[in-house]
Amino acid sequence: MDVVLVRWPAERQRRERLRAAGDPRLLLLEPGVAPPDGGDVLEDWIRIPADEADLLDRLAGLEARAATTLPVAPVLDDDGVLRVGGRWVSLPPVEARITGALLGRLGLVVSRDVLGRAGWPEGAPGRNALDVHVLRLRRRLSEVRLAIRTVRSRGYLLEHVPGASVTSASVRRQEDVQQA
Amino acid sequence: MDVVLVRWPAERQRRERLRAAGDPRLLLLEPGVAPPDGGDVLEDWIRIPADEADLLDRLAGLEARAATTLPVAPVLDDDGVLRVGGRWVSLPPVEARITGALLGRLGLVVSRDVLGRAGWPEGAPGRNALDVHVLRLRRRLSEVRLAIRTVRSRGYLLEHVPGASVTSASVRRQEDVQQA
DNA sequence: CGCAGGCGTTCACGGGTCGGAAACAACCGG
DNA sequence: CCGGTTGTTTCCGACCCGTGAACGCCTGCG
Repeated sequence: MDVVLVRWPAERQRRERLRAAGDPRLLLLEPGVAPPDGGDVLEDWIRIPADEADLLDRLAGLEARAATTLPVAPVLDDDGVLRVGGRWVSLPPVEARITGALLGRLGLVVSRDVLGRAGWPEGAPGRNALDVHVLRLRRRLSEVRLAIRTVRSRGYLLEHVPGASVTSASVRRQEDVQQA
Repeated sequence: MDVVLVRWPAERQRRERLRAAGDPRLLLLEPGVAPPDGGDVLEDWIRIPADEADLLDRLAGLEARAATTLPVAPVLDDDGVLRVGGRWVSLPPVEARITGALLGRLGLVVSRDVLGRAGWPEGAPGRNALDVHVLRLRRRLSEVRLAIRTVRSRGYLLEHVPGASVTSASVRRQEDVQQA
């Protein structure tokens, strides 16, 4: 999760949007202005001009806090880790990219075509590859209570699963199981 | 829980005691000195001289965080003793430094590269050294209910182990570790 | 109505890569 | 001298990811 830099008070509206979206942000305070009312652990501020080191320190602190708060909306970070509701899974590169595309349109249909380009920006392999990755992705995402629904001849759609938890045994990959 | 004001670097030892005790604290930085390595959500800093309002704002933020995070944040002191939730382990030098890096980004992925530089500031030995130390670290940390999770090809990630007590022998396989 | 084909799901498998773990040797301080 | 720490080598297993193929469901056409 990236921390966003926001000028204060110049970019007041932007700050509101970020706060509503639950994104962590660092306010860059113009000299003389007071820090705004806080109460949000995902917000911090620093007076400018400031040392590079100070700024990096504040950023690191914010990022760490952001990681420990429980995102109710799914968040995919740059390391292929998908967090949602206190749970997380790590996704391999191809599946992380596909997930990113689905996440960008959470609850909406994403065509196979778009998913293919997301997963393989340099050009897709065989036609079946996407199907197989969707299968694998389904198993992984079930651990964080997300599901990929099929919309026939249209594409796929990512949504939350209300139900109870899923045991790790029921989603174990059969490629591991069949070693015999 | 009251936030304690600590002069930095003048009261360095006092800060260590507070950190070990898990008390929230606000460092008052002398002009020109860099903020100390953080990674502790119960610590914040401010440069002095500072506005009264700024200081109060920082205090309020810390207090709010202390109220929500007080359930035992892991603390690593300069003697290589790691405390968490009433338990503790002593870590040898190399592993203490690696742990420090992981702790600074608790819950976030830390690359092997960064961990290597943390463990061996003077230059890393062979490539496998890190693997072995991670293995040893896993066994030690399991006694204080912390776990190092692998994020393949990306790095490692430190997190709390939710469940009941863990014996040092039960370092479980990766695929079982993903919590249900 | 019945069936062929489209479409999607699932399984099996193989090659390549990466991390885990044991065993061993060197080292250090008490 | 001994136990704990550290580094290396080496082998094994797990994971990633593409392919081929079998199967099932739905649709539309004859």
